[in-house]
Amino acid sequence: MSKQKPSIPKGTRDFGPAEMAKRHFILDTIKKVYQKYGYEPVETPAMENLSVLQGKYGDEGDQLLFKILNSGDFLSKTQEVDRNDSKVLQPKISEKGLRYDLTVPFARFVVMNQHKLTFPFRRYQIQPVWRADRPQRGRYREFYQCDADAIGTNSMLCEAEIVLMIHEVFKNLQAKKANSLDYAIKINNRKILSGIVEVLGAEGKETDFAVAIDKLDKIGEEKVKEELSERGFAQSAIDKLSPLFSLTGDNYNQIAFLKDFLKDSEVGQKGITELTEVLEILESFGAKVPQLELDVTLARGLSYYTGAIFEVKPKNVQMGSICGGGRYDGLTDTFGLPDVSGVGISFGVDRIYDVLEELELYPDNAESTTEVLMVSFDEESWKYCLKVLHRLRTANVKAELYPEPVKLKKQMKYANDKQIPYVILVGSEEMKTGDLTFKNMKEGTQEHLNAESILKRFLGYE
RNA sequence: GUGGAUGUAGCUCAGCUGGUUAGAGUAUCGGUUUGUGGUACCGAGGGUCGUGGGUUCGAGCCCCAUCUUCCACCCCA
Repeated sequence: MSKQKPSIPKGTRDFGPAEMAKRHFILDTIKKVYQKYGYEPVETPAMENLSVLQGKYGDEGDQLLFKILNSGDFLSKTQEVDRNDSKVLQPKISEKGLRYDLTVPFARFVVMNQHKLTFPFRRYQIQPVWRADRPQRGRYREFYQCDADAIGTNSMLCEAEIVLMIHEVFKNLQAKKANSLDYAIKINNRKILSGIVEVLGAEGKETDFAVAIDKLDKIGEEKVKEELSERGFAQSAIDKLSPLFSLTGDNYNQIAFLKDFLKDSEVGQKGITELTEVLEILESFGAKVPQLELDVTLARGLSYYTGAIFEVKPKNVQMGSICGGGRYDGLTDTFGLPDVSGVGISFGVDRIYDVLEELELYPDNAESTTEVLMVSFDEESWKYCLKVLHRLRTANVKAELYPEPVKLKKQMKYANDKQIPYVILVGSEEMKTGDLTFKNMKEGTQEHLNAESILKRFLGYE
């Protein structure tokens, strides 16, 4: 048998214990907040039928779906002519795909389980998703999303609570550290964007408008205008748009301007009403969220959003959005359940990981697990350790015994490398007197205590 | 999917216009120290130079292909 060099697919990664400790810290932080706001956990399969996934994310999204080849002799079900055109061949040889996000599978879940669920239904879901994208910084082919969605209510309370949850998650992620993540919670509303397009007299070109305007902070006003022109917007319409580029002032000032700008658009006014309501509810909460910014140029690519849209953008780290979401009205309708509106957000764990890494925002203890290592000198003391070890564990102390009584140096180095804070040494002396050598690795100090006293140390009685 | 860069020891990187046996730091292992880790000193092991072809008397270096990672575009968490 020939040896092969092992490898993993492009854009995927392994996570060792050090990475997992940090990932769990992020996951736990998000999970706690979701639970506090009444969201319940749900999981769905890694793969979905392609009919569920296709057509929900726009053309770009469809191209990025990972498709699964049918099992067995899949070619036997095709005709010779099919094989000349991959578009014809693909649906005949592939019926399943890996999920692209958690929102669409959730909509499918809601429709299939509608009679078991109590609406409005709030669920959170933390699972990997896959995209056949070209990997680069902050972009992977397999990554985790942490979604929370509320479905079956039109209330703007959900939008307001989403803002509060985002705020709380990022506050908790950087507790007690000197550095800090500077970020903006950008909010906008698809209805406002539709209203703008309507006022410009370019109905039907919402998507073109969204794609172009979304690039404002990246390529600047002039380039956006060029792109709009290329996408078929009249010069008069583009001129009309100009004041929007220089919108300043706080959220309420911008709303006042939009109210006037969109005075002839019914859908635009609806968007403003929704947005205003979100801000008012936040005020009634008595919550201060200084990171919240109205941004009329925020558009987002996913095609299913119909109302509020959110995006969290780090300001002092170079990274794309680390959290995004919005309200969608028609998603369950595509699966046969009309008139059910949902709204949700998704945290991108892998990008948040990279951001926290760069800013060194992890708590110091995020890596250590074992609290105490037992070290023995020979067979006899090794056996003696077992009893003490068992007592420590019974008292819920995270403890381990070096599995063989090898050279002390080796055992001590193990404790040091794993950053285990305490070591208990047991040799003939200790067994004779019952006073074990208890060493503090950080201070380098040690004292002689019996097992009972050591236990009390860990339980905090002494 | 389009364009550009990259790949040498586990890791970070040297390696001249192609020339003998490919180097360093760090990590690992052993020793100085047979009841004590983190510092210091000494020593050892570890590379078919991403992979496959080609040019050449001779390739880590030149050419082609392919893969990985990274950067930009597209889009996105």
